[in-house]
Amino acid sequence: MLHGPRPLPLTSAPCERADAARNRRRIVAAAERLFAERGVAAVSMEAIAGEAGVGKGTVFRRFGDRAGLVHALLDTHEREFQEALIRGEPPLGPGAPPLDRLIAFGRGVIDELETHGEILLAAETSGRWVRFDHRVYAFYRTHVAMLLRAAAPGLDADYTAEALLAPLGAELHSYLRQAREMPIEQIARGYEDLVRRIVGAPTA
Amino acid sequence: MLHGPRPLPLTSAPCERADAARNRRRIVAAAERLFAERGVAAVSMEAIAGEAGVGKGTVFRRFGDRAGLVHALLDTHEREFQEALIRGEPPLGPGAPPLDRLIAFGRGVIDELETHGEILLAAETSGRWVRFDHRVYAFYRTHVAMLLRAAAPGLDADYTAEALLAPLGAELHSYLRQAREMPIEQIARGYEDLVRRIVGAPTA
DNA sequence: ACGTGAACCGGACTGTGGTCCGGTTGCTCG
DNA sequence: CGAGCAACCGGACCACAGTCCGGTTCACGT
Repeated sequence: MLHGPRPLPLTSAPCERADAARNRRRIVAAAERLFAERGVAAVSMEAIAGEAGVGKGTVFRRFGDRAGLVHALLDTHEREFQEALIRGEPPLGPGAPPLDRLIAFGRGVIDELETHGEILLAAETSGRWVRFDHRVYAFYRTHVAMLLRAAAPGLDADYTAEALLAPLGAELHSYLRQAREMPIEQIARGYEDLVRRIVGAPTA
Repeated sequence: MLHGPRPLPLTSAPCERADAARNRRRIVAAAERLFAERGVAAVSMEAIAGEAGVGKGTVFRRFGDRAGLVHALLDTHEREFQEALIRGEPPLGPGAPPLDRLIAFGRGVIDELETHGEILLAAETSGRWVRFDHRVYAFYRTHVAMLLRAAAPGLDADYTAEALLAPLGAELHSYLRQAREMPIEQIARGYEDLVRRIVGAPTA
């Protein structure tokens, strides 16, 4: 990717020089501002660097590439949702039956897509299946696979988790919502039905 | 996209000037050659133009963008498969029960992904859900929706078709096969099971 | 306080996808 | 057969993602 032994700290590194930390904060703030102002797709990396008062090289060393920067922003927003999955109230968090948690998860991601769709779309647009290797996706995969194992023991949870995550991709969602003008409730109901059928529960 | 009233003829236009047709053939041939020789990702549009003995502008006017060119190549390969879906032997073609046809379709696409994976991957890598608007995808969608309506009347076939197509994306396939080293048989079995469960048939 | 070197910085540089427009070519119709 | 014009051609051009490297700055040990 880039030169240098820095392991690309996403939030805060154990030993990060003060100027580096300051610049990272500046870059994140600038990106957030410009994205909100002009739309994610219309902001170039150079513009972010300029807004942050920093050289382009600094942005790329910090975040690797465009997708990396976008993922860093995403992490902040997504962390709350992940927290809710692990420690939140049922049905999203533990305590509810696996089927209910799966459905709540799907609904949660769909809402997330609706809210941060533009950023999520930018995050997965960067060839070479980078997105599948990312923390957020890995977390979702593990979560869904776990719930599937509990809800439908006979199933190949590894593959099915991927298959259940695929329809929740930002690109498809954006397409269904904008180009096909599909109501969000249809998507949510469709996904819920999908999960019910896969797990083997009667359609609501 | 580009200037000019030409409606981007993908194979042969009603009224296309002789030189234009000749150039398109040259470009397609050059692309095919270079893709096979160096790998799709490693060939630039300029290289294709050069190999074809043509200016870069000509390539872009003909095919719109990189994805357009790749799709044009794809169309040739994919047409045979589409033909088999419409008029081929069961279980892929008509005559077999919808469930069997859905399973055969999935297996067919997976094989297609295995064979032309590189090209299919390049075809869907080009932001702004261009891929979902393309002929091949539209055809698959219609096909799957039709089979779903026949196999499971209560279902929201429109949404479910999208959800069943999503796990067959080239990016996911490439990731599962290369990064996760998942055997193709596991994918095929997993998908078959998915379809059975969604349609409501007993697991084989 | 100060020397040292690793980490960091910035902006010039490269390669590529995509656009533009002045000049050219091949159809069509008189 | 010739003229006219729309369609077409090519390569210069632009914007942007991502790289590189010489100069700078911070942290730490003395």
